[in-house]
Amino acid sequence: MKELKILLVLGKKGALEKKISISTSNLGKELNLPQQTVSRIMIKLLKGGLITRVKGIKGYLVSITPKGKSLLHDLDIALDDVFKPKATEIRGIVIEGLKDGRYYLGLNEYKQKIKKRLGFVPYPGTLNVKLNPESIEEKERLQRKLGIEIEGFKKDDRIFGPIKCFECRINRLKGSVIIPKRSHYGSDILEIISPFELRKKLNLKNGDEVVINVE
Amino acid sequence: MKELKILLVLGKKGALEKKISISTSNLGKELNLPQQTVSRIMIKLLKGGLITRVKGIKGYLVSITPKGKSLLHDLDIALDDVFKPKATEIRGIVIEGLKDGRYYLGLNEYKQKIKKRLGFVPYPGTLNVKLNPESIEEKERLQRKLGIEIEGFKKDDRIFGPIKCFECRINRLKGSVIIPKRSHYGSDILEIISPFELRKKLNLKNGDEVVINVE
DNA sequence: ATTACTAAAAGACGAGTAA
DNA sequence: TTTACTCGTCTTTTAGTAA
Repeated sequence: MKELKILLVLGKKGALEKKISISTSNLGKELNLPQQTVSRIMIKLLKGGLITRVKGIKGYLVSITPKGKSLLHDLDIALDDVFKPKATEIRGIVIEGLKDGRYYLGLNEYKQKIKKRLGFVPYPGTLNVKLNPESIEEKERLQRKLGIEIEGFKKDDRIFGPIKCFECRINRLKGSVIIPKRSHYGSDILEIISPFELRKKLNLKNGDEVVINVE
Repeated sequence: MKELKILLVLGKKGALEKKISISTSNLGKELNLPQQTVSRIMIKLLKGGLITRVKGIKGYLVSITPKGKSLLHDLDIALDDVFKPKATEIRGIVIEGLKDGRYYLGLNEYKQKIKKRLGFVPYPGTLNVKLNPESIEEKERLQRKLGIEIEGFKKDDRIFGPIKCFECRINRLKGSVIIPKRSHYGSDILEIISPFELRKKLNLKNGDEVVINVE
């Protein structure tokens, strides 16, 4: 909480764009916190990669890193969600995927985690949807939103990254949008999983349009 | 941080407007936190007056209190400040005050705290400005913003409340807007303090227009 | 002036578990 | 199924103080 407050004040002072000159004692005065506490928190922010700093003539020259900025931005989006919620509609056409979804979703680790967090065992394969240009922005909104996080794992010296999920309806059928942290696809492709084989259940062929509703 | 996350999720689920049904274990699953932690944090939010709840059929019926809502709202405004900062200009006319500013600012406790936080010893008296209608909204924005907090104190069994301050320029002269948490004035009155007697220094009479720039 | 270490105390965390 | 207590272990806090 104090961490966030300090980051906010730094941002307010312009540390998102430039280096600002600040001393721990001054910042402490401003926030009514002891100098030691500010010092400690700044070190923590530094170690967390949220700010960078160099010694200045009076205190430090501090700026917020992209990571710090994205933390603030994510919070901003989360608050937007709270105060002005809106359902997201995404449209696109079914395309052929790389077939690697079959492999990943076949792994017991992902299967069990998905079962636990989403409440179903996924059909081993993802439905790949190429988004309409106006839906790409909606996907980017999703990427910033808090979703259901499936954490990654290691296996046989390979790293399997974390995935963010959003419950959705695809042509009215329940499923889940999955957004891997490190995707093999471009940002115009959306992957959907479901307990069923979606192509069969919805009678879909490549090129068919689908409508995905999130929330 | 976890506290904030939980409050955000509750808000996202609609707890700002209605009672929502939620169990600590479900919320834990959603946020990938143990049930015990969610339980503990909910109790803390409850004690802090940020949420209310009643036992439901499955878990609790929870809603966010006005205090909780204002915490989220304040954060929203703080983030706005970071991402889209804008200077505030407030206009109004000088009016006669209740003369109680003289008493409060004469108290050693306030004097010393103001000296420490704002860097000057205030002239014992506030300049009272009746705001133009279009400036009242700006004052309300200020009330929600993070300012420099002067904490309250007790003396002789009386309680002297906290004050929020914003450095400002009044007709170009440095001063500070002060917003007591519990004010004796309506929301169309703004109080200004300064190291100087503003009426003399700026040659002001009742009815004169003044321009106040914050930030 | 600065910053940040030490140390003691307070508070948060979450597995175990009762109700 | 629920919720929330206990309690050992970390983490955070901040006065004192050195550099």
